[in-house]
Amino acid sequence: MSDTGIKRRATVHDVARTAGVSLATVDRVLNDRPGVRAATAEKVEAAIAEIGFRRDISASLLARARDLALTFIIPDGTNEFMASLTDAVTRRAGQALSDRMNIETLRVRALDADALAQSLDGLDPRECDCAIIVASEEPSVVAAVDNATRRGIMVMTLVSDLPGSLRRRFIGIDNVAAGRTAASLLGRFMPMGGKLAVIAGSLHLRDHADRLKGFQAGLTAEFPQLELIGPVEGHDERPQTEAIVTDLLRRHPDLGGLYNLGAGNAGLVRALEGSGRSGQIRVIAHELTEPTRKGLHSGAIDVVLDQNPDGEIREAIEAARTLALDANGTAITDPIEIGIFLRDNLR
Amino acid sequence: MSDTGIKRRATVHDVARTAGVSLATVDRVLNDRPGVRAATAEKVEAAIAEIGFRRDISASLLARARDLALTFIIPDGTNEFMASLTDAVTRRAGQALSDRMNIETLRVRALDADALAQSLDGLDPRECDCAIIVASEEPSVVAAVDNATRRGIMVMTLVSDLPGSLRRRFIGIDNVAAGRTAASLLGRFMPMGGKLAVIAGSLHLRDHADRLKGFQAGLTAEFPQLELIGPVEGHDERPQTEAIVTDLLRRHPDLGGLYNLGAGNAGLVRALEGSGRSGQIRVIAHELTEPTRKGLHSGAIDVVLDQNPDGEIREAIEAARTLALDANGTAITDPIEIGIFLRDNLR
DNA sequence: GCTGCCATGAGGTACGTGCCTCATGACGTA
DNA sequence: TACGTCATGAGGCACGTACCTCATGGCAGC
Repeated sequence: MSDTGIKRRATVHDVARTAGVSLATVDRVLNDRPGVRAATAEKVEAAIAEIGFRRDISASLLARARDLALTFIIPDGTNEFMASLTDAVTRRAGQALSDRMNIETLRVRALDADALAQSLDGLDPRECDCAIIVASEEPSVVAAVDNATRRGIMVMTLVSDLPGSLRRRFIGIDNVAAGRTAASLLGRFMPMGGKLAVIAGSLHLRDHADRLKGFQAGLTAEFPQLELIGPVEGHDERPQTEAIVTDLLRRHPDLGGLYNLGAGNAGLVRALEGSGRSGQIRVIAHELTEPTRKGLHSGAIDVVLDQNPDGEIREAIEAARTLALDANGTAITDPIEIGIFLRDNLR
Repeated sequence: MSDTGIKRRATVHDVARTAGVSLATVDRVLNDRPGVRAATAEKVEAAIAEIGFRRDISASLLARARDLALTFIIPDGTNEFMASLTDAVTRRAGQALSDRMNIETLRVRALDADALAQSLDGLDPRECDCAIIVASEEPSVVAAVDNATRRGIMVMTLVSDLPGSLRRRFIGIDNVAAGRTAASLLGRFMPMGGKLAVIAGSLHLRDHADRLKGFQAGLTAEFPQLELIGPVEGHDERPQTEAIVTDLLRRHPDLGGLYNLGAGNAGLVRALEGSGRSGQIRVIAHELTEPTRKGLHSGAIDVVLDQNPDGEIREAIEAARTLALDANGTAITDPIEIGIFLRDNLR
């Protein structure tokens, strides 16, 4: 087979010729501008489908003569996971620049719905094409998301979703599945049965509640021989979690497993190592951060379930880029996987 | 703070002005064209660093007036993992098109080094900017890679690396770590000790050998109470693997664990289910494919270690795109993580 | 002072799309 | 008939980079 012809991608000119309309009309259809009869628009759509035209993102961004502006709004505070999310954004921002994307990060007070809503309301559609937020489930946030959407700012949710709002996409893991996974591992780690304690941050947090739900369901279905203690709430704080774990260890000398589905892992590790029983109890925690890494290395923690902040940021950026130019876009984005880390496959 | 000015990215014009040279000279430096004194080039580089200029990929690709051409060369045959790699390429090819990338897939006979070398030799630099190959470690392949590189075709390796060649990047997992991870999980699954069998495809394959190395090291270091049987070679084929597992089960009624670090998993599952002992033995296999998914669901397999073909393809494409425009590029690409899948976190 | 080579400048066109203005023709209504 | 509205066409400039041609000035060797 001799391939003589040089392959050329279809352009707007080809669409115009095929549809038998002018370039201006094609442009109006492509960019949802008014002044096109429905029948004409259909002709154009048909031509697009026929010749397989795909808008050239490079040229499109170039012609817009400005960058795609993304704004990440991330909870502030001492939460290490949020810090690593922010780090990931910063890291990506650099290389995103040469892809005509300008990324800004805003941090708002954690768990302060009104602060989040205000930040959203304060975004200028001329300076922000897409906002990516770690949502908390409050009416004021839903209203702010919907309002932003109406002003022309696309909103996506990260880590924690906001169903019922006009958010365009959710990027995060399935927390029920994460809880089930923890149950499945701990069950296999304790084939002889025994006692198993659960610690949560706060059951008012949607992701924590989901994890607990999955965990309990998994245990009941697969490992009924295990005796469940808790959940106890540690409010995601180091000292409180440390106290709780210390107390659990004291009261249950035969404790075989521990699942911390919230944060406060520095306290968890301290309590375990302080007890002298580190390594004898199978422990699962969440999020690959400094304390959990240390725990994995020392053997205090067996497994860490992780939602891969870097991957989430990558997906968010990619989704925003695609959606921004193709409103009814069918962007292929990878589902965020639940990462499972042992000491042996630490990245 | 009133932010009056509109942020504008630095362009080649800015570089020219800052360096005190003409646009043409900047262009020569940027694109490695001759006709620039070393001293002048340095001035330009300095200006680039000073104003933080980053070449605009969009405009660059546009101006080149042709797509980036990538060619994936993937082993042919019945190997399901290679099939899913190919699927991933096909899926990405579509959306890559609107990013000015034209992706082709070539399939060559598996384990046939000369066929791979010939394919590489046959690539035309005008029609292929970058080849991504699943390398086998043979001198003829190394020669072909180096030759392609000299002709101006960038080569990257996928899944299996080719150290000592001029390949620009390797994209794949750390197989030693994968083996260690398997040992770590199986060890925790069998706290009372017991017998543990290992099946490989062929120890002449580098990745298999690496996995075995990691597995043995992990067991020795952490779980010396486990008795290791094997490795037995199943040559990655279904019937052979089935026979081996059936035989192992028959000869070791007290077998507690099984690690298949190669392919042939359909045979593994059949043998387990045929024996009636499925679910009583802790089993770890590799690659999330149809047979291993079935095994996870039925409970025949406990854990699947996966190298995430889709992610690998994504990284390959991204790396190619970045490297193609920035030869000494410092592309941030994500390391390929070892995915750990249980029934409960199947994607 | 001539020739020839080299480094550099000046300026253009092109890539595919976005977005603007202006013209034109069709149609409906007062 | 006159006017307004609307769909559409025609054409052009802009975005930032690639790549081309041609001109110019310097410098070495003769």
